[in-house]
Amino acid sequence: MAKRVIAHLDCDAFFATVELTKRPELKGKPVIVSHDSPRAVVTTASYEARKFGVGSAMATSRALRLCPDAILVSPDFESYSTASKAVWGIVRTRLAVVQQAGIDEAYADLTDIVKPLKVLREIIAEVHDATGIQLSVGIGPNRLIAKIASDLDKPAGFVAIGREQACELLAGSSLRIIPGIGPKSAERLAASGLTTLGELQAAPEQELIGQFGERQGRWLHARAFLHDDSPLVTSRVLKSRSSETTFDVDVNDLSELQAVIRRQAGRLAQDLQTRDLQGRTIGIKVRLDDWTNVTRARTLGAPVNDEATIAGVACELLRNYAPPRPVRLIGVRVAGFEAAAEAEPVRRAQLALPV
DNA sequence: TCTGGGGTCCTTACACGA
DNA sequence: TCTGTCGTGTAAGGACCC
Repeated sequence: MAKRVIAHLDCDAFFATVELTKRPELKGKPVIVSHDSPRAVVTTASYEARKFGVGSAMATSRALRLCPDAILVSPDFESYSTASKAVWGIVRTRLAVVQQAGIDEAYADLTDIVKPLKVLREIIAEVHDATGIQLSVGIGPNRLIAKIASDLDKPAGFVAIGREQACELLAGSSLRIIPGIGPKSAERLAASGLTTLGELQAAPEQELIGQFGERQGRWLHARAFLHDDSPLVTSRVLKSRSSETTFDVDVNDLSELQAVIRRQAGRLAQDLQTRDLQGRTIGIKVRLDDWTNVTRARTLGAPVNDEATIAGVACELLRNYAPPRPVRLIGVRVAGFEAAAEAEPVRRAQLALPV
């Protein structure tokens, strides 16, 4: 088998860049894409704003203290979605095996491409000319290395690296560079004296298995040496849809919560009908004022996508739970999809079974 | 300094039928 | 018939990602 050549393509400051193409007068200024509400967080910041320490997922209130002159722009997901389709449409006209991994990033398999780096440079130029979006690209023998490489020289990065070379180069890096190791895992690993990739490489696999379990232990050991044989998945099936709302002020009143649930159910029902989907599992999510999260779900005998049923079940789940503290966030989720067109015969078949 | 919204996947626990 | 187990579906919570 030919050695794999995998690229990770990542749009630089995607949302902020789309906003700049809509409003060129903002070019060169610190821009923060965020809602303007007391509990909003930063969706993206332009590189000018990042210089002040502003970063994604930061409380917008804090971001504005760090960078008081920043210009706040409300997110406009429709235009991001349009820009995203344009970018990945161009990439797909040049490359056959592309896995989109988010609105602003994708993996591509260039194993069978002649002169892959040259082709990638052409694609980058083409995307930039057509959309104004700048890509950072990482190239490696697997998805893990490609993903890490695309982050090494942002913005407008272009980094190709082999596995052994990457192992050496990154030995001193934090384990947080490994996708899948988040704050909690990093803390657990640090408690075992493991904070860098090099330290993880030095840990015997059996020790990792002993401490973190069979599956996780093996996974960590493979990641330490940047092994990753996961294939690109070019088509994915939607598993769930949800709608949630964080209140500006915590809510105590059950009827107010139910009114919000009904609005969310309406939005979800619309969305499911547009996509011709029906789901059997309806759930709610409640975040209390102390940040405890509670979920409740019920699976129905037949899939649904109508507002009344979704709202009815969700409200009942909420009443049964009866939040013991003020509620900060409420959400509704529908999962267990069957395409509406094929769900109907299934349901008829079930109903036809003798009781 | 306070922490959004929309997702996916994993783990654990439990119920149930074969 | 009893018992253990195995697979499956469901529920709940949590970690993580963009």
